[in-house]
Order: sequence, then C-alpha cells, then structure tokens
Amino acid sequence: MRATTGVRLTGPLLAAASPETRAALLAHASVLTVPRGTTILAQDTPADRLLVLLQGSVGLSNAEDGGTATMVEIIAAGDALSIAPVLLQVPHAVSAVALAPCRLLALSAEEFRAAAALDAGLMRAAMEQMARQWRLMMDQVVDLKTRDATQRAARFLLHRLPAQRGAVDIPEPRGAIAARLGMTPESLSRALHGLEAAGLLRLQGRRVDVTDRAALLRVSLPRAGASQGARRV
Amino acid sequence: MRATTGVRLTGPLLAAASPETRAALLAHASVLTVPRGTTILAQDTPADRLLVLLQGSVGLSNAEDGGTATMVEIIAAGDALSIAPVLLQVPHAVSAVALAPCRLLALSAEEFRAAAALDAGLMRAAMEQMARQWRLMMDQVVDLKTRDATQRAARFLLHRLPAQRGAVDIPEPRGAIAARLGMTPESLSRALHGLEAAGLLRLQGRRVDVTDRAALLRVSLPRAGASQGARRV
DNA sequence: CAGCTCCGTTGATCTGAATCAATCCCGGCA
DNA sequence: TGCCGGGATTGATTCAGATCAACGGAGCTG
Repeated sequence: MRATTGVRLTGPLLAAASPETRAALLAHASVLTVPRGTTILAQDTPADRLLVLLQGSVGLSNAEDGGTATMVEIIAAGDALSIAPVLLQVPHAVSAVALAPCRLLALSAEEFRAAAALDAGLMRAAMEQMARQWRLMMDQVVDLKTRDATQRAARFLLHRLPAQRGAVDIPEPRGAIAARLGMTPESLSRALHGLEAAGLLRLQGRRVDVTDRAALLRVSLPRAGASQGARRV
Repeated sequence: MRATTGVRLTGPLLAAASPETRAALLAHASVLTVPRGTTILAQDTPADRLLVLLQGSVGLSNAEDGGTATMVEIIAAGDALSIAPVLLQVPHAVSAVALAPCRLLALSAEEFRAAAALDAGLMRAAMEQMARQWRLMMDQVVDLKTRDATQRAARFLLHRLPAQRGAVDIPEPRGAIAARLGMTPESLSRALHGLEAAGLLRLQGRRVDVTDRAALLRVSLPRAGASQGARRV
C-alpha cells in the first residue's frame, strides 16, 4: 500500500501526521465494512480503538441514564469517531451506529496515543478535530435556538450539497435526520415537501435535486426578529 | 503570592500544571475586575490571552454573519475561556460578556502555549477542558431536543445547586438565563413560578430556595415517551 | 410472485411556547 | 424620600410543530 494513497483516503487527521508516523499507524490498521444499523461504538464503553469513517454515514447518539436516546450528530466521511475518549482514555460519551453501509479504518488507541505524544503535527490535528466537533455542536445549539423546522432542514441540505448546484444523495433514513435536526419525521417530511412546493428543490426518493441553491440559502437564514437567545445583557 | 494559594483559586486547568510551570505562568498573569455587561472577548478576534474566570459569571454568545446573536453557554467560576482558540491560534468563535461582576485571571496566550507544549500535565488538562466543553454543548443539545421549558429550567437550577439542599444565588439577568435555555424570558418566568406553585422551590428575587430537591430532579427527567430524536434506526 | 413489514407521507387535532401588550417592582439617583 | 427606568411578571392570543391516526409504497422474505 502506498502511503500517499493512504493519506488521501484517510481524512485530515492522519494527513497531518508525518509520513513515518502514518505508515506505522496504518501498518496495524484494519478496515471494517459494516451494514446499515450496526452499532459501531457503545456509550460508556472503553475507547480501545480510533475509528475513521472512510465511507458511509454514522449517527452519534447519547442515552441519559434514564434511557431516552437522542441523535446528537451525523458524522460525514473523513471524520474520526471519538478522538477525545481515545486520547484521554475515558469511556465513549456517545454510541455510534451506521446509518448507511460504512467502511471504517480502525487504529489501535494505544498506538495512536503514543503517536500523538511524539508527533506534534498529529497532536495538533487531533486538537483541531476536537475544536471542530465543539463547533459543530455549538452550531447545532444555535440552529435549535434560532431556526424553525424548515430552516433547519434547508440548512442540512445545504451542508450536504457539493460545491456546485446539483443533486445530493441522502442515504440516512428520514427518522435519523429528523432526530439530528430536533424534529419528528412528520415535521421533516412536511418541511421538505414545503420546500419542494416552493420550487427550491425536487425530491426523488433518497436523492434531492436542489434547483435554486440561492433561495434555499435565503430560506435557511434565521428570521431577523428572532428573540430566542437574541437578547443583549 | 504562595503558589498553593494560586492553585486552589485558579481552577482545574492550572492545577494540573507542575508547580514550576504554574509559578512561571502566574508570574506574568494579571487579575481583571469587570462590572456586569462588560464584553470580555469579541468573536472573530485573535486569541491573545487565556482567561480563567475566578469569580462571577460569563455568557458566551455566537453571532452568525447575519447578525443574530445567541447565548450559547454560561461559564461557571473556575473554568477557562476559549482554551481552543489560544492553543490553536485561531480567532474566538464566540463573544464573552460578564453577566455579573467578574474577576478574571489573564495569562499570555503565547506563554500558555509554550507551557502546554512542555508540560504534559497541563496539555492533558487543556484537552480535558476541551472535551468537557464539548460535553456541555452536547448536553445542551440533548436538553433542547428532549426536555420542555419547565424541565430545562429545573435542570438549570439543579446544576447550580450546591451539594446539599438549600438556596442558590442566580446573579445573571433572567433574560440571559432564558437565552441560554432556549426560551423567552416570559417562558422562563412561567416555568419558575410554576415550579414554585408546585411547592418545589421558593423564589426570592435573585435567590432561589429549593425546598424539594428530589422532586425537582424528578421533574427534570425527560418524559418517557419523548419521540424527538428517540428513534432507533 | 405474493405477502408482509417497515418507512415515509399525508391529514386532523391538540398543545406548549412565542408573541403582543400591560403592569409591576426593585434599584439607582436626584 | 420620592421619581425614574429597565428588568420581571402576568395575561390574552396565536402559531409552529408534536401527537394521533391512517394510508401508500418499496424492499425483503418465504
């Protein structure tokens, strides 16, 4: 296996490591292929390996001791699962399940920690990932506080949309997306069909064809007069 | 200044550094005292110093390019503001304003970065803080998705409550708390007075006297049948 | 290939919380 | 001590979205 190939296919985290570090880590790495619905990580379980999502889609959900589980984030290909638990040697704070067929790269947690301690670039990349995940969570908080269901749905699509206008494939079940967006599947369906009726997009099963990207962006902006959380001291 | 005094007053972050590192950092540190309403950090501004909140209360808010600002978190004494921006040398992702009169410890960002690079304990504590802040944000997402206004208000009080039953002082303006909880001040008022009417607590201006902590905890649990985000794949 | 099950959609209704609109009350100040 | 101003409270109304319910279609299985 050529190292450079590994780099490109492996996401920003390992890309930041020196070629030697990366080669060492990849030497013992394995690739998992799992079908939709597989539980990849269980909450409150020790973090014995670092997983990088190569392909597919993974949902992160948190169950409070009570039992109610909540979909907290949907991870895109290229991202690493649970860097923090691996580095800090604490149990996973969330469970991860495959929302679509997935390919994952699995690295030994111990080796990764050792590598991060020695390779400053890798350590920095790990911290950047943690900061990024904080930001994603913060963005979601902002979304939930300032945007209504339709706006959140519009924004979700925009985030998924490749560079230019066009169609996106949404492999995840609607219920998972609705949960991530903090609404019921019924509401998501209505929001999506409302956008379609407005002529901004076209729904074709799990493919969404965005006709008017600019209008979709406009829809996704929070209403100016929103008060929730918009108070100055 | 005795170093040990500094430790205790300085929060878990600096407590994790070696005595020498800590002494070196504290040597150039300064203490700020600011009145309520002061903007302590501005979003999109370079992170040139690390601030540790010694006393008071600080609100973190995020303004999207559009302009709508949202209260994203309220920081408790002992916590550090914006560790990630300091370590990664990126601009602040949020603004910070004093929600009550505050005392803050200010350290040079550059010195802190240097210290963290040399002192493994400090580096680990910094990562722990980042992980903790991610978790706080995730908890908030869960709250917003699974709890109604009254439950979120109850939970907020419980988090503030000292070890044993008793009264808490809530120095922040109601509007700021409401924003943090993702509701309007009107709704917060109604939630709080509802809990008072139920006999769980007693409102006395900015002091809240919790009569029945167990019942408050019970109230704060998400309803079992909550569907939002509670779907299995 | 037929049946079944699960997922997504659609409709009707209900409810929690936002909005709009007055007060009320506390703290600061003259 | 009385006035003033802004935050907090309370009430009336409205509305977005949850809930309840039923239906349609796609994919899997026997």
